[in-house]
Amino acid sequence: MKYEEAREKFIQTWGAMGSNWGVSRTMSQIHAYLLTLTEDTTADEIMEGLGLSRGNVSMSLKALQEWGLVYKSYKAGERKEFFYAEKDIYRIAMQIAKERKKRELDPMIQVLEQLKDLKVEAKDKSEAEEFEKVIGDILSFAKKSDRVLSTFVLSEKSWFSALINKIFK
Amino acid sequence: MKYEEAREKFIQTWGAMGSNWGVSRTMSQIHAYLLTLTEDTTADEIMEGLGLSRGNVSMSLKALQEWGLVYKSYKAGERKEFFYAEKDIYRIAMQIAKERKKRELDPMIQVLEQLKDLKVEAKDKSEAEEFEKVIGDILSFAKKSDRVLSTFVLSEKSWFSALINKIFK
DNA sequence: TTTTATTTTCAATAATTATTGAAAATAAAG
DNA sequence: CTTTATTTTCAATAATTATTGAAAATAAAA
Repeated sequence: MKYEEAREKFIQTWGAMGSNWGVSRTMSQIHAYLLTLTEDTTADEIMEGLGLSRGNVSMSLKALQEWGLVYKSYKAGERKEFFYAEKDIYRIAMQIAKERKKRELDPMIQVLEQLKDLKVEAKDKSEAEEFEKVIGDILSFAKKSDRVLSTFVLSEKSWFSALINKIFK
Repeated sequence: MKYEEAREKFIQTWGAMGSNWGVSRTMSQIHAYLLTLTEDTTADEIMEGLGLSRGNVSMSLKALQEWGLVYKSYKAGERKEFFYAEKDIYRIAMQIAKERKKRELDPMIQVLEQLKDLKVEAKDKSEAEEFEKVIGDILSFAKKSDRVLSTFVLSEKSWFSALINKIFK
């Protein structure tokens, strides 16, 4: 395959992937685009390169920076802002895990804690018991997942190889 | 909190969660609804209980069965089909991981393999080199993830406690 | 068989989410 | 300051995705 073709396919594939992990399609296309560059680049070049509107590029870059997947830089004598991608795949995975924990796991645990203690009336007895068991199981699993993420993935620089070592050793 | 209120909140929360992991909102609402029941139930009851159309319930139940999150059953003398949820949270997580691996990770690896070997022309030299490195890194990570999932999570019955043990021991 | 109950399919529609583009805001240069 | 370059915001619109509901298909009962 020719380089230009491969690059285009990579951007499209990465874009489609992203939407499976909570990063919007445009965000991950921009991230993929930046991954292929050796030099920092401007919002205008991204607009041009991917055929997106100025507003969309601005909003997506902002979100990508919040996710810790893209950084901003400045060049002496240049008025425009420049951007570059986080390229370390382990760090990319870590950032996504961190952000998703914050947006999904933490709020889920909060809700489950609320649901744990019920006022049960006689008529609900057996259903409510079942419910308490289900909630308890899910909460316990959620907390364990939280612990794995917090103490391991999100804290270590080389979490992935450490994980692989632990698992397969 | 009263049981009925808690149950309602759980269904809504689980529904919102689901859409973060590739299971549609309606699918995970139905799954949540079934999680709260002690008896197998019919499509009609689900329609009634969640206020959904017949078609939607039919399609969602079909998809839930494909994901391995819901099972079908029959009762002697009853013409209708009955449904019940997978309630083991570790198995739920395992099924979701299995399905997502199939839909996301496996195709991603396929594409990356295609992109790995490039025909590079002189003008692309340095960009193409960078690209090969990026693709190589992502592919290596994807393959390692695939190995962890295949040999560990998807094969063991009690994968989660085994994982916790390995990580924290 | 035919009739009746039940489930599935899918085109039409609704709801949701993403994107645009132009105006407003910000910030550097003159 | 004023002008010009650049970035951000957000209401309008487009694109996508989910849902309905009725007709078709399936399957059990008569």
